[in-house]
Amino acid sequence: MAGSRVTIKDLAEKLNLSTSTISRALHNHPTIGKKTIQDVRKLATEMGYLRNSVASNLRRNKTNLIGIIVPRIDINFHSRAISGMEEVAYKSGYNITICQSNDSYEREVANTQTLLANMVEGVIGCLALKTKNCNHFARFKEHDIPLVFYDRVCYEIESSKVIIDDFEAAFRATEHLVSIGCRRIGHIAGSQTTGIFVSRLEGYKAALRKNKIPINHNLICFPEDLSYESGLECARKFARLTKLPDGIFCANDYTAISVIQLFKKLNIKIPQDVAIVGFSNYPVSTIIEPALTTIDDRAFEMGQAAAKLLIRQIEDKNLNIASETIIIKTDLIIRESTQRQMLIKSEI
Amino acid sequence: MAGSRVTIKDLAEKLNLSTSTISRALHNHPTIGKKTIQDVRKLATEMGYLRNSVASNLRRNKTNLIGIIVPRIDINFHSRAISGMEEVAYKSGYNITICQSNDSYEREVANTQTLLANMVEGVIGCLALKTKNCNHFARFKEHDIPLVFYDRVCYEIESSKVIIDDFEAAFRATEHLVSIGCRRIGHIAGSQTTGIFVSRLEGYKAALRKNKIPINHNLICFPEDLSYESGLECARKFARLTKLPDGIFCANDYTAISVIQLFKKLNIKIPQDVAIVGFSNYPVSTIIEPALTTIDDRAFEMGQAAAKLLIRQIEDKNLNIASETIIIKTDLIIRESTQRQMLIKSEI
DNA sequence: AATATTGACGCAAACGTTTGCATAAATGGA
DNA sequence: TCCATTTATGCAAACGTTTGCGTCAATATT
Repeated sequence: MAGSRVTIKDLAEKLNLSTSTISRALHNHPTIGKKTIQDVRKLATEMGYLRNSVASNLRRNKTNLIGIIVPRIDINFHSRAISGMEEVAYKSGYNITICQSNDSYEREVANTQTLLANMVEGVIGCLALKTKNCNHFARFKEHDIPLVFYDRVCYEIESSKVIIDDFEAAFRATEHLVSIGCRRIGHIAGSQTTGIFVSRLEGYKAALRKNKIPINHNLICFPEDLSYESGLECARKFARLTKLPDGIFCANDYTAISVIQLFKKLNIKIPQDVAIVGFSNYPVSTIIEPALTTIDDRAFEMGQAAAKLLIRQIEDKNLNIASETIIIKTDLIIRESTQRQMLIKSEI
Repeated sequence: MAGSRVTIKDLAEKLNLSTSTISRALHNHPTIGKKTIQDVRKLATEMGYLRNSVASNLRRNKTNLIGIIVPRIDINFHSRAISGMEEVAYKSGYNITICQSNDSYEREVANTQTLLANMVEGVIGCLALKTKNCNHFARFKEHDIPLVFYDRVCYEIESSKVIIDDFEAAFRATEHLVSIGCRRIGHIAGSQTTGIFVSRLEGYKAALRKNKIPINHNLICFPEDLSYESGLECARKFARLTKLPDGIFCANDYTAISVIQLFKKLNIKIPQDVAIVGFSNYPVSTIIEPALTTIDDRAFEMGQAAAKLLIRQIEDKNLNIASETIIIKTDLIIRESTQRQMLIKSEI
């Protein structure tokens, strides 16, 4: 491929020096003479020398490469997380290589193979929805390659994790509904095979219990997935109830938006009749009318934290830090979909 | 790093064979005996052998690595494009490594250095907004590394390009407005230092000329950028005109949405009073009410096309394909923001 | 039976860097 | 003047694979 790339040997010949001296000069090694260093660097830029990091990596047994496995790059949450990882990696001199699992177990296994073969020094992963066991990730541990999960993490093997406190966030979201006067609070739940959605449901229930509101199973909807369309199904179910809920906490923003839009068509007033809270703070939540109260998922910060943690583990070779869990603080962002007071005021 | 990784030598010792035989066996070389191949493969999986691709890459002078430089990963357009690239790369056995320029020229230069040092076999790039010259990309050509730009491309150096026909798309969008009866058609333009936005403005003008509608410079707004906030500025300007436009073609969806939302607040009816067309088909364009008519930018397809083209150039070592330009067909997606007929019907 | 052919494998160099150790020249101190 | 120290550089091996060429035995050909 390289159209006759300049190597360290070429520099050595031109300057009548050995390759070792060149190599050391380029690294500012203390035992190399000032003038030699200058000469070498000058010639290097003149001839357009570029270190062949493949060779360097082989020799040093170091790649400065971080592997990332995500379900899909084009999901907003993940692209923001990756963006955070890239930033931290760049500043620390690491490169990133990205694989998509497309939420498929087989593809995720293939991804781990690829990363292992490419000698990544650490891995950041978010489990595919279809993944039920994490044996394929265990291979990283066998090779002493640090592993950090984010969002959808693996509990079966020892690994570091960066998560948000879904329970607490859901709890807070639900209590917020209570605080504005809701008593019949519904929930659109995510797949109960995934930890984060279990926590969100539990947080919701806990908030009700704390406020002595009985849990009404008719008000909890379990759609097939958390897509806009599935959200509409739930919204229709809610609308058909003899008595409407007066607040709904949705496990993500898509379903929250579908509820808002269907209810508006049915002339159900938001937030006066029903207040809505979503989860994730997707860009669309500021656009929808009324703007959606939601939990900010801090994707960028999660990515940053995951990368920082990973790099720390890569560079601290004493494996004392067996594993670590970072919990990112979430924010409840209050917007119009739960702002009853203001609207009442303006109605006066 | 590797916790005593199994190498080809280990396999060779165990089987009393030479490393060359092992290597060939693992590649199913025809001169290796059937039984030997079986034995080798069996032991390899037993011992958990994994090819060290760094060493392999060095020897073969091949990395199977594609470098990608994008302004930002977390912009929907780019994350979809990357997703398309990754898919094609994965199927062809290539890995991708991603750099963000953050729309900064300096960072983009640094990115090219990184990719060169890592011996990428090809590069896909989208220019940073701040980038005014592409000399740093010329270095790839010096090293015979194929280069494909997408969306924001570079005309100064010979390179392949994947673009949409912005002129044609803008022309079609504007003609669509004409076809539903608009005669005072406004435009929110992007930065005229960037080719794609020039083309969109030209397409708009051409459509007006073709339909014998005079170009009214009061109806063309040049905001600082194409953010939601800047869009609001333009929307206010339009609203202050003594005579409102009856249609607006916006250079992206964000500004289109800001216009819709401001006009709604001002009780300007969309599409009856003013019809709106955006550009990009961002997810939010289906959520906004009324849903936004827009041009689908085919980001995923652009990414696929760019990766396919690049891989073809990598593998066709006869550099006959000096450069190639692919123009992706766009779609005009008609939604409520320009559907006057239907609304009129339903009003009857 | 002697030679040609085929099949199966090993030798050793190469890819471009890095690095422990040795060496040579220059300087200092006695 | 001689030895010890410092300074600056070179030698050569190593990282793990791949690959052109050579070798050797077994089989086929005459």
